[in-house]
Order: sequence, then structure tokens, then C-alpha cells
Amino acid sequence: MSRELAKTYDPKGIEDRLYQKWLDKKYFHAEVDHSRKPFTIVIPPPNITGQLHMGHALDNTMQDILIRFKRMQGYNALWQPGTDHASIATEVRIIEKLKEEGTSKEELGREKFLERAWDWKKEYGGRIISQLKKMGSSCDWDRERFTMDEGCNRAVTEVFCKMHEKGWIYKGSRIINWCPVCNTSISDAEVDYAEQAGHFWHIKYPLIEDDGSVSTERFVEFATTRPETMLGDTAVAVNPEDDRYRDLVGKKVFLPFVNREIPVVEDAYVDMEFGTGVVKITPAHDPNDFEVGRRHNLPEINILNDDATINENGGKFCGMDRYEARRAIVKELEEMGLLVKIEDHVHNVGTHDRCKTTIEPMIKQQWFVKMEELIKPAVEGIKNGDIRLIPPRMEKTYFNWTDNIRDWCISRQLWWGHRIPAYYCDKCGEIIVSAGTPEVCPKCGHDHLTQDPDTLDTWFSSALWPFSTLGWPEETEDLKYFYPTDVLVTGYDIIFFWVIRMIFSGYEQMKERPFKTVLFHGLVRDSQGRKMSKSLGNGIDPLEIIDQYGADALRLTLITGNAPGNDMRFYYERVEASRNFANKVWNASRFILMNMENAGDLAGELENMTADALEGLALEPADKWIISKLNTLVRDVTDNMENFELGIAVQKVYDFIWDEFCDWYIEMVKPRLYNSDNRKSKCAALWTLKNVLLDALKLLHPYMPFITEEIFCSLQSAEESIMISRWPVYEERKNFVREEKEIEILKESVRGIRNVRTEMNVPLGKKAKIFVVSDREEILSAFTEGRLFFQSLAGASEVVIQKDKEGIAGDAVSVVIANATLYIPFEELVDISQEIERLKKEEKRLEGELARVNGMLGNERFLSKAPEDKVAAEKEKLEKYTLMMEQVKVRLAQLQQ
RNA sequence: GGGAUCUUAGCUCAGCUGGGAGAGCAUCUGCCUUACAAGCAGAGGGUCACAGGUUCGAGCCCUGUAGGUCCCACCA
Repeated sequence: MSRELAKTYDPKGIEDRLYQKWLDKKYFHAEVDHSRKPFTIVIPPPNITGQLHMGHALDNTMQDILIRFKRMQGYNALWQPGTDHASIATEVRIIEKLKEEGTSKEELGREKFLERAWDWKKEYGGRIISQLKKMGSSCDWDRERFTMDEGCNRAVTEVFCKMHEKGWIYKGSRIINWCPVCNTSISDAEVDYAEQAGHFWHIKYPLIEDDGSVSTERFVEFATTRPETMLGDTAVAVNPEDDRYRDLVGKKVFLPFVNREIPVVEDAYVDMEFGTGVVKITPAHDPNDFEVGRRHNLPEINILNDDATINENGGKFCGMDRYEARRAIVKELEEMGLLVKIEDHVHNVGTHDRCKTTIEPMIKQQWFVKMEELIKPAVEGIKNGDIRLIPPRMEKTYFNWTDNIRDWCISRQLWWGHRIPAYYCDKCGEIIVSAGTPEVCPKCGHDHLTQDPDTLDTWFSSALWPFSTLGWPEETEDLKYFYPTDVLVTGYDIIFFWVIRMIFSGYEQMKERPFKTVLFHGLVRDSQGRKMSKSLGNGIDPLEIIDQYGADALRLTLITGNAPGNDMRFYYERVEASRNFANKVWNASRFILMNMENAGDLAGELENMTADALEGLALEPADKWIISKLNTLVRDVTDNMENFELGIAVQKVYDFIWDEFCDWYIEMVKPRLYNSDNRKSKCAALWTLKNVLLDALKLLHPYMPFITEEIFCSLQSAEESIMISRWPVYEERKNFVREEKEIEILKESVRGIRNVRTEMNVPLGKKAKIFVVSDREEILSAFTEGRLFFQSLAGASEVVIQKDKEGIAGDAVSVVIANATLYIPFEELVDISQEIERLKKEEKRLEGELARVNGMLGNERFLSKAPEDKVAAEKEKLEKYTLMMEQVKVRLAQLQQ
């Protein structure tokens, strides 16, 4: 900050400069240090295809707050950063680019394609990292990792081989979700269900008569949403309980087009109530039918090519696209008289979450992870509290998934990713799973082996992220020291994709939880509550917000007024409010700096005084009051932050700085700074201003790192950065109960007087004499000690403090507080009837209060059952209101004479 | 179909283990008071969705009802 201070805070320039300073000083860097306790967070690795969006901004702000907080508390804080190769997302992007260039993946070949992918990673992979830096993220960039770097590759291979050996990774022919556009299998978690308007085609198959002929009279009727799959039908099924079809069971029906005779089987899967109670069974293209098929040993006939055209098993429809075939089949069935009717039907269709293509269930040879045993410790870990989920309701979502877990399809027909370490003997077909490339087939000795062309699901490598980034499978010092990590911060939307998989991977590979706590946040929505999306064009770019309002304002906006796991709406008014707060902090600091500079040689003295100087200063009640308030704030905020209540914590800091510190304390202190020639008093005020602000800035720093650093450095020179300064702690010696009470009385009085002034239209500029009357010594002394600021805040020309009403005009306006009455003779402004009205209102309010308190205290069961301190508090209130009521009544009686 | 969650001031939301309803924005009234008009001082505004219950005491706990949002399942 220069001598010529801008009236408004401008984050431009400041933020980049400070971030560079932090980098240069290596404040973000963490090394193993056994003298200190570690605190570790691993970043949810953003995709290399990604651009910073509000979700990232929120996610990373929360992590940065926790990391900065713990770092200041003295922990050896490590925020481990990195990026994710995002296999399918990246591959799709490169394919698009190749298409623009007029070539394709296939044309290029695997090797060249991967070269292109790495080039792409080099070019764009760092983009999101530089954007995270704009947010102020204090990641240890020296440790930046990538899910496809050497170490992570080794971790992936190691896990694959170990699990395969254990029998928990297997290759099998199962029904999987196939994306005909991306040309790969995808896991269940990658399927989105979308409601689509479709049709219900009612179709009938002719029965095969006992003599083997195709019946022209007897049919079996059913309905389907995908008529083309009939080409792969190998049965029709009815419920075993269904009397209607008892005589059909064991018979056969005729399947048109492919001229196949298929059996009628019984299976409990069929719902008798639904439709005709008959289901066509296509084991190769429907997950349920697949199960039915396996139960009845039905043939599995695949009728689709990988691009969802009909294959040679589809007879004359071979080569047609699935939808083209559908139309053709329906048309022909109609001509054959086998189409009964068509109904409109809205149903859920599975689509690929990346490209929104309707997926086709298909039977394929794929690699799977067997989940049954693997999931057990992951369930136990949550149940016994080894890992804590915040908010706790996420546990239900978690168990919902684990209770219905299915084997995880991990192979993808993609090139960009971790290639499956399995090799096939060209001669005998033996499968060899091995970390290194095997030379010869261990079974037949043949030396020609081919590696599996598939790669692994992206989430396979990110599941290992908490330990692979720390050096696993090597037993590194980092791993021993920093693992398990402390907190994982992420959105609830990837609990299945990622969180659960990290948990079971951690327990399986490390025999230990990957993190102690998972802190979930919600989605950042637009001002109307809609999800921000590219297609809607309603996304707000965090970088634009930073450019316009500063990173601190953005961070504050994302954290305030929001509870863990809840979605939030983002709109500009909220950012403006945050920006205004930054400006408030800036100006309060500017005020203090100006006054220190104006203090002459006092400034030098202050510079040498530490925060411990407390006892040596001539502190006044106002100083002690704010110190005491801050002390409580320190305790509460620390407490909230340790319980991950970040929104509540920062709200308290905000209220303290704005309400207590700026609106009250600074105003209280002004007369001492401007007018007082009492050097000791001025010194105490300046010391308090400076040190209270410094501590408040520290509490604010995790939330607003830039502005707090900038001010911190201008305000003192003993420490070079707020981010490595010590987090304030609660101290009993800073607890000033008496002064807190005294000042609260004065504040209440000031508020009362201001209130009266507004009501009577007397501006603060119009000074008036104020009499303070009380028969209590402590009240009188409180006003005496605070006379200077009370006079200025109440707009008094003079404050007369006395025990009785002597010398006070009968028509003075009065303000009643506990144990005291203030009188303001407004001279020409008196309007007794108005004053009586005001006092009557006050009387009525007090009546209400008294009725409530008396009601409670008159209830014997309250007295006997409520805790003591509650009863005592109510008794105290009764006393206070009784006193006030007495004074109001006395005053009213006087005026009404 | 199963589950979660929400319903609090005009709007957007806080409200931690039950103990006198809060914030920001918006509205109204005064103020350019030597840190800040991105500000200051005031004010208005809420049967905390509805109905029961537990309790001395319920926005908070329990049950039910209505409406909204989301997740899972996927009846062909």
C-alpha cells in the first residue's frame, strides 16, 4: 500500500503479484518433517480437457481454505495437485480434431494417435492449472502429478496384476453398455437415463402347432419398445404362476424374418400384471433378458455391429442402422398381420453421459472387477466411523450404491489411457497378465504374444490417486508421512464414480482409509437455480468474475450462506456484496494506516510493540471490549472451521469486522485519535486497532488470501507473510467480561438515542445535551469512562452524568435502558404527546417481555426441569425488564401530569 | 417403484447438540459525519408449508399430508 491510498480496493495487479511472491518463497511446498504433524489434501484431479468452471472454483476454494487454515495452525500442510488424463473425454476431443483435419483415429494408427494425444496434453493440460492459480490455490506445484505419469502408470499396473492374481479382476463375457458412437463399453455409472417419447409396439408371434406347422390362428402377443431386437430373440417368457399361458409353456413360437423356432419359458422375472404378461427374450441385447437367458441356457445371438448397424444375424436387415431396421421391421410385421397395435409410450432410455448417444446393451468380452469382497471394508469403514462423510446424509446415498453393487466393467475400447497389462498367446490363446512385457508364452513357449488392445476406465487410475501421488507402490517417506490424507473435498455428484472407488482401493491396497473425512459440496447453479451448462449457455466463467471483482470476492461468494452438500445459486448481487466487504476491510485498514502515519513518533513505538504488549498499555474499556470480542470470535471461528462449518465461520468474521470493528470500535476510537492529547490513550487505541485488525485478517485469510496479505504486509513489518503467520488462539487474559457488559450498555444507549433522533427528525449534526441518570455506581462509571465516544456517537453537545434528575427539563425526551434513564432536552423540538406515544409503545413492548418471562418462571415444571443456567438467565431478564418498566412508568406519570 | 432433500422476510439463503426468529439483496426515511456513497444512521416486513405428537419448552425431534428438487432402479 502506498501513502496515496486508493479509496476503493482494486485487486488487479495485487493478486498476481502476491501469488508470485508466495511461489517464490515456496510457501506452498511441503516436505516430510517429523517434528510437525501433517495435514494432507489431494486435489480431485481436473480433466486435462477441462476449463475452470464454478464447480472447480467452489471445490478448490474449500480445499484452499482448509489448507491455509491448517498451515497457519502449524500443521505441515500438503495440498497435492495434479490432473486426470480423462480417457474418453480427451479421446473424443482428439478424434474431433482429426476429423477437422480430414483424417481419423484408424487412419493414423495407435502409435501416432497417442503422440497426438500427448501433444494435446502438453498444449492444453496446463491450462486449468494456471486457472487454479488465479483462484489463489496454495497447492504444492512442485509435486504436480498426472494420472498417466510414470508413477501412476506403475500403480495402475501393480493394482491390476495384484487383483488379477487374487481373482478379483477377471475377463468375462457379460452384457455391458455399449456406446456405438464412442465405440466403447462404458460402466453402469456412466449411463444417464433420459425420458424419451417412444412407442409401444404390440406384436404377435405365431405358435408352432404340435404337428410342427406354423399356426395361422394361435398367437402369443406381447409389446416391445425396441422391435428390431426381435432378430435376436431366443425365447418368449411368461410367469410360472400365470394360468393364462400354462398350456403354452414348453411349446414353441415362430420368429419371423429369421425363421427360428423359439421356446416359451417360465420365469418369475415376468410381471403378470404388465401388458399381456408375455415378454420376448433377447439375451444378447437386454440386461434382464440376459439373466433370463443364462437361467434357461438360451442361445445369445448378437445382432448388432459395434456401430449399431444390424449384422449378418439379422438376415435381410443386415447392414441397416438400428432405427432404419426398426422401421423396416415394423412395416413388414404390419404387412404380415403380426402387428397388433402401436401405442405412444414415454420411457427412460439409457444414454452415454459423454455423448448422449443411446447405449446398446451388448454381450462382449470385457475385464471386470469383482466387487463382492472388495466393497466390504469400504462399507465397514463408513459404518464404524473410520471415514466420516459430511454431511452425514451422504452415507445413505453411499450405502444405496454399495448394497446394490455390481461388478465393475473396467475395459474400454479406447487408446488414450492405461493399456491393460494382459497378453494373449497367438498360438494357444493363453492369457498372461504381467507388469512387464512377457517374452514367451509360459504355457506353450510360443514367442508371439499380443497385448490386449483395450485401456482401463479413467476411474481405475483416479481410484488410486490418494496413494499413487505419494509414491505408491514404492514405500516412500512421503507415503508413510502424508498417508492417509485428512480431507477429501468433492461434489456429491461423483460419490459413486470416485469416492467409493478410492475408499475400497485404499483399504485394499494400503490396508488403510485413504482419508479421514469427506467434505461434500453441492452444485453451483445459475440465478434461476438451473444447472450451469454449455448447451443452455448460462454458465458464468469464474475467470471473468475474478477479472471483474477479484478472486477474494469470488471465493467469499462461494462460501457464504451455504451449508455442506447443498446446491447454491450464483448471481452478481452476491459477488457485489462480497466485493463491498473487501472494500470495507480495505478502507478500515486505510483508516488505521493513516492514523498510524499521523501519529508521529508513536508510530515507531507501535512498530516495536508485539501483540503481547497488552498488559503494558493504558487500555480503555472500549479497547478491552473489542479485544474480548475478538477473543471469543477466535474461539468460535476455529471451532467452526474444525467442524468444517466454513460458511458459518466466515459469516462470523464478516459480522465482527463490519459490525463490531468498523461500525462500533473505529467510531468509538475516533475522538481519541483526533482530539486527545493523551498520548497513552492514543497509543492504546492505535495498538488495539492494529492488533485486532491483524488477528481478524488472519481469521479471514483462508477465505480471502490476497487482500489480507496485502494489508497484513502494509500494517506491520515483523512478519513477511500472513499465510505463514500463527493462527490466533483464545487466551483467558483477553477475556474482559466487565468491559464487555459496560460497552454493551453504552451501545444500547447510543442506539436508543439514535432511534429517538430519527423518530423526532433530529439529525446527528444537531447536538443536544444528554443527561445520564442512574443510581448504580457501575453504570455511572461506565458512562464516565466512555464519555468521550458516547458523546460523539450520540451527537451530544455535553454529557452530564448524575444520580438524580436534578436540572433536567420536564419535557426532555427519555430513553430507558436497564438501570438507567437518558434524558435529552431537545428544546424547541419538544412534542410531549409524541413523546408519550413513544413511551407507551415502549411500555407495551416491556409488558410483552414481562408476560413471557413471568409465564416461564411461573411454570413450576420449567423451574424444576429446565437447566439451572436457563432459569437463572430468565430471572436476570425479569429483573432487568422490571427495572425498565418502573422507569418507563415513572416517566410517563411525569409527562402525563 | 425405492431413497434423499427442501418448503423460514418481497428475492436468495443461514440457523451447529431443542431454550426469546437471522444475513445479504430489495423496499422506505434521513445523512456527502476528515476510512469507506461499493458508505453511515434508522425503519418496515415472517401463525419458520400444513396437521397431529413428544417435551417445562419445537424452525430444530417423531408421524402423517401437500408441493418442489435430486439420486437410484429401469415394466418388456
